[in-house]
Amino acid sequence: MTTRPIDVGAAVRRAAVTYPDVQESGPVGGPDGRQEVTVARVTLQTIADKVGVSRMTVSNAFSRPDQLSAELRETILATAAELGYVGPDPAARQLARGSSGTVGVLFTQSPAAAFRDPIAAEFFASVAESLAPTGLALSLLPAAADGDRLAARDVPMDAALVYACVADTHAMHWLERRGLPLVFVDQDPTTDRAATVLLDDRPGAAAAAQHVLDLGHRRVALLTTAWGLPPGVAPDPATAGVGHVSRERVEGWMSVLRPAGADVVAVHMSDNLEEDALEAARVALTLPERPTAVLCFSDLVAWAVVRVARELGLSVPGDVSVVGYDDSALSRTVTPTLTTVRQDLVAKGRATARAIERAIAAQRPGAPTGEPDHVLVPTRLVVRESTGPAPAR
Amino acid sequence: MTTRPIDVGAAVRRAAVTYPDVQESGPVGGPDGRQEVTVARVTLQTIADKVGVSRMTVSNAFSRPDQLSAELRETILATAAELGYVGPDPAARQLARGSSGTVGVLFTQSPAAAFRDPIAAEFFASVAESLAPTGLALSLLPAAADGDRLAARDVPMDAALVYACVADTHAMHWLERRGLPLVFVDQDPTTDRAATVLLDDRPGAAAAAQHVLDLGHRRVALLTTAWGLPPGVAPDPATAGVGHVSRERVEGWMSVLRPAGADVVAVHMSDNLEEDALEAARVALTLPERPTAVLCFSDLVAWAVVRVARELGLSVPGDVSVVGYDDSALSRTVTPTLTTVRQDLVAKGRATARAIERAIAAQRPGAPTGEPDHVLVPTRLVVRESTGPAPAR
DNA sequence: TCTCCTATCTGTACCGGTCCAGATCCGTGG
DNA sequence: CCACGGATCTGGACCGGTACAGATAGGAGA
Repeated sequence: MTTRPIDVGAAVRRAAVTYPDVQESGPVGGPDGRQEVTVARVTLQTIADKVGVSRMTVSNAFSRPDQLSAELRETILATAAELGYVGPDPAARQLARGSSGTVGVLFTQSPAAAFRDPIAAEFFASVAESLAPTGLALSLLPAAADGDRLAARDVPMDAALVYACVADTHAMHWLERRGLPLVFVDQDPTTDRAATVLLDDRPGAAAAAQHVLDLGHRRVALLTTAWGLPPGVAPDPATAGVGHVSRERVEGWMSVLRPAGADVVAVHMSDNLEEDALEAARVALTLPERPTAVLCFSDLVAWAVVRVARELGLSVPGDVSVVGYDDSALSRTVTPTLTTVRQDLVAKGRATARAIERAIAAQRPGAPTGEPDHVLVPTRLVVRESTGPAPAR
Repeated sequence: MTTRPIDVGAAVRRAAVTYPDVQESGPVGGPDGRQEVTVARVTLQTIADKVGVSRMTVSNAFSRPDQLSAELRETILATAAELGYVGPDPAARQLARGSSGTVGVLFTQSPAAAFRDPIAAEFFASVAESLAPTGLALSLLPAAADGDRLAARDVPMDAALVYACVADTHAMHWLERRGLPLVFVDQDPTTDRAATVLLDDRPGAAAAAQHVLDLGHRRVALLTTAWGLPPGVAPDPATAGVGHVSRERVEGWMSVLRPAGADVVAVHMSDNLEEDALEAARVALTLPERPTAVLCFSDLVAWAVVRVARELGLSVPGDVSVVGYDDSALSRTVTPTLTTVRQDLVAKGRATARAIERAIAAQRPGAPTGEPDHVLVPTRLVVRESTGPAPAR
C-alpha cells in the first residue's frame, strides 16, 4: 500500500454547506403544503428581492452561514421556506464551484457486470464503502449508448475510476481527453498521469503453481481468459493470457512451471462466464493426455472444472486437482471447497478510494503536484479441499 | 407489467450531440501532444475568436451540426482540436439544458450493500442493463456523509430510484423536496406523485405456505426480518413483519396458514444477514415444540436454517422442510437445493428502468401529465429439494 | 425582375449560482 | 478624538454553455 494519510476533510469543509434541518423546513410546495404547480422558478434572486438584501447574502445564508448575522440568516431561511425554495441548484453550483461531488466508474463490460461479477461487486462495494464518508457519489457510466449521449463525455465528475476495461474505447478516450484525474484498477494505465491499483498477481499465481508441483503434479492445464477469442488450446502457454490480469496470472504460473519442466497446456476461454468455463473445462479434461492439475483464472472457472470432472467420472482431488483464483464466496460454499489465490478485495477497494481522493486533491489548484498513487495489492494462496497429491501413474 | 412503450429515443435525439470521432481528434494537450500546463481555459469563445465566428456557431458545431455548413464546421472542429478544446463543458451544459443525464440511486443500507446483497445486486444489474441504451448514468448516492456534502441534495440528477430504504431519512426528504421524479422499489412510496415497482409478494408467500400445508406440515415457523429489533419469538405471527417487504410476505404466509388452522410461530431477526439468520434459526429449531416446516424471508436465511438443522442432527427435508425466498443463485448451489419463491429480478429491473424513463419524460415541459407507473412484479413458487412430507409423529 | 423560402449565421438573454474585492458600520485602543 | 480591525453586506464579473428570435444572402418560382 503506497497511500499516505490525506486530509479530505479540509476539502469537504471548504465546500461546506449548512442548511437548516430538513425536518424543520416545512412541507414541500408551499407554506401550507399545497402542491403548487411550479410558477416562475424560485431562485436566490427571488428571495433576495423579497427580503430586501443582495442575492449574494442569500447565497451566503445557505452556503456560508458565518458570513452573515444569525438573525438575518433566519429571516432569509424562513422566507426561502415560505417561497418553497429548496436550496441552491446543484447544477448551477457545480458550474460555479467547478466541482461535482461525483466519481465516474467505467467498466467496459457494461455497468451491469459490476453487479453480477462477484469479484467486481465486492470490489465496488468496498470502494463505495470507503468513499461514502466523503459524500462522493459513484456514477456508473454506460460505456456506449444507442443515442448520442455518451456518459463518459457528458457527465460532470471530479475523477473517474477505470476498472478492467478495454482501453481502446470511445469512453476511455473521452475520460482521458477531459483531463480528469483517473485511477486505473486491474488494468494497464493508458496515461502516466493516472494512478493505478494493481493486484500483485504473479507471486500469487506462482504460489499456486508451486503448490501443485509440491503435490507431485507434472502435467498441468491453465485455464485462461482470452476475451473474445474462440475457446480452445492456446498455441503457446507462456503467452496465453489476454488482457492485463490474465497475462499476469499466466506469467506467474509459468514462472514456476517452466523452470520445473512441467508439461503445460493452456486452454483459452472467451469470457469469464459459466458457459465458457464449462466448455473450456471439457476441452482441458478430455485432452489426450489428461492433466492432473488445473490452474484456473477464477473460482468460477475452477468450479466449472470440478463439475465437468464429476460428469466425466473423475474425482477431485483424487484424479484432478483444481486451483481457483480470487477466493470468492463460491470457493467456500461448493464441495469440495476450492484451493484458491486470495486477493483482499476490501483492501483493494479501500486503496482505490484513497487513490481517488488523493487524485482529486492533487487536481485542486495550488495542490502540491505529487506523483499519482501506484498501489500493489497482495495475494496469497489458500489451500482447501480441491487439491491433493498427484495420482500414481 | 403496466408499462407502455415509450419513445425515449426522441428525447435523446433532441439532446443529440455529434462530435468528431475521438480517434481523429489528435492527441490531448496541444497541437503536438505536449502536455500543456493549463493556460487560461479554452472555451467556446476562445475558438469563436480564433475562427472569427460567433460563439453560438461554435456551440452549434458541436451540439447541432445541422445548423451550419459542413465546411465551417470542419474549420471549427479543426481549430478546436488545435487549441486542445475537448468539447462543451458538461457542468455548463447541464445548467443551460436543465438536464443531467444521471439517475440517482438511494439505498439506505449504504451503497455498498447494493453490491453485496445478491438480490439487490442482480436487481441493479438489470436496471443498469436496461438503462444503458439511453446513456443515462446511475449515480449511487451515499445516504449520509461525515462532511457537509449530501449527495441526495447536491448531485444533479434527472430522476431518482429509491430502493428498499428507510423512508424517514434526510436523504429521502431531500429527494422529495427537490421535486425530482421518483421511482420507489420494494417500498411504500412517501409521495403520490412517485412511481412504484413492487413485488407481488403475497401470492408467492401464500403459495409457499400452501406447499408445506399440502405436504402435511401443521407446525410452521416464520423467519422474518425486523430491521433493528432484537431477535426472538414475535408476539404475534400475523404482524411479525417489519418493513414493507417483510410485512407483505408474512401476510401472504398467514393468509393461508391461519384459515388452515396451522400452528404458527414467528421468529424475528434483526437483519437479513448470515449471523442474524443463524441465530434466528437456532431459536426456531430449538423451540419446545419444534416446527416441521420453516418459511424464510430469504434464501440466505433458509440456508442458515439448513445448516443449523444439520448441526442439531436434523435432516432436511426429512425432519424439517425449509422454504427460502427470492430464488437467488444460492438456492441452486447449496445442498439440498432450496424450495423457494422466485421473483424475476430481470423483469423487475427492466420495469424499473422503464418507470424511470417515463418519469423523466413526463417531467419535461409540455409532456402529457399521466399517472406515474405502478408495476407489480409477479412471483411464483419453485419446488426443489429442501421440502418434503411432514415427518410422521 | 420581384417575391418568398431556406440555409446560415449572429445577438441577446438567460441557466442559477459563487468568488472576490470593496463599502459600511461600530466598537476599541491609543 | 481618530485611526484601525472585524463583522456584515453589496456589486460586478464570471462559470461555460444553450435557446430563440432575428438578420442576411443566394436560389427557386412566378
